[in-house]
Amino acid sequence: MTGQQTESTALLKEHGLRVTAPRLAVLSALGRLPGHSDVDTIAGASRQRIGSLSTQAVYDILRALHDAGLIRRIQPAGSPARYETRVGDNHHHLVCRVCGETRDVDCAVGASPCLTPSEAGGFVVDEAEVVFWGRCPDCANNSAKGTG
Amino acid sequence: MTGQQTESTALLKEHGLRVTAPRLAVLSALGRLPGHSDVDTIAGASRQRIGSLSTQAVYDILRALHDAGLIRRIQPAGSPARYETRVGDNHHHLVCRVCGETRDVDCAVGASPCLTPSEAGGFVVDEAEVVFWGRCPDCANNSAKGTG
DNA sequence: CCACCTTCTTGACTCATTCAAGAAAAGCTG
DNA sequence: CAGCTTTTCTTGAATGAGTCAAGAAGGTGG
Repeated sequence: MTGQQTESTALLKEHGLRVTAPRLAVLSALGRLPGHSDVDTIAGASRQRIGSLSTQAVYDILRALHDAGLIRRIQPAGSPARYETRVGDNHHHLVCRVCGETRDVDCAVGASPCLTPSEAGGFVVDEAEVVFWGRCPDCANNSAKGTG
Repeated sequence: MTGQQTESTALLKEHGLRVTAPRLAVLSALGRLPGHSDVDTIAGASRQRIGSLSTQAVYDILRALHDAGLIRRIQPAGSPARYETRVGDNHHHLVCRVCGETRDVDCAVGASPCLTPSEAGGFVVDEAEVVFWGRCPDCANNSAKGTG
């Protein structure tokens, strides 16, 4: 068993989750992937570890991990859900409208003043999600060529 | 023809869109509905005006209106797309995790300092979307009863 | 090692949304 | 207002993410 696996095993146990090969594989995949990976990518990377794994299991595992607070789920409009291991801080996302690339950005204002709506109107807010829409460097160049 | 229709007709023409009964019906529905309505609701309200209307037409019309900048589309994670007529300002949304209710909130910081990521890394940002997740007053009360 | 309970597999299914082909209607021209 | 062209609407099928359900497999605690 690798060090990575020992760590993942501990992580699962701490959160009251059973330790199974599929779960270790998914955790390992999340650790190796560049973040913001979609279910399909995670499933593929996980299968490389343990040979075969059903897509449903991946959905199930990701939900369990999300419920346990181990991962964060983001769902940019029009693209499948993406998962990342960075939790606990309140960073935001930059999404390319053209190719869908997603990148982390830290909160513009340092702490999180932009995370408190001026008028909550009785709502109990527990999370603020900020998505910056635009075009990534590559796509911005391409469309500049096209329109200019 | 009602005053509302005259207005909608002008609006469509200004943006180079053909004036059709379905489009007037959708615009009218958007005007009467409480905002943040989903396609199904809009389709239903539109049908009340003109008798029958295919769902595809509604999708098509909403896309045309969106492309023309007449309406704004928001897609909270896990729920169908919603449309609102409020455009041009940069207000944000408060979404209830339990019942899905969506409400407008004005930007917390007045102008839009929170709309400029600290490190754009070459991205060309054209819109910032802020969603505050939580529970609406009703659902907050219910779950407080349940857990407390 | 055994029993119990969770988790994984397989396969069917839902739902929002899109695609495609043809019919209908809008808008321009004369 | 008739005719023509282009856009828009209808009908029907397809896609794709995600969920549900039933049973098999596997982990955990005794």
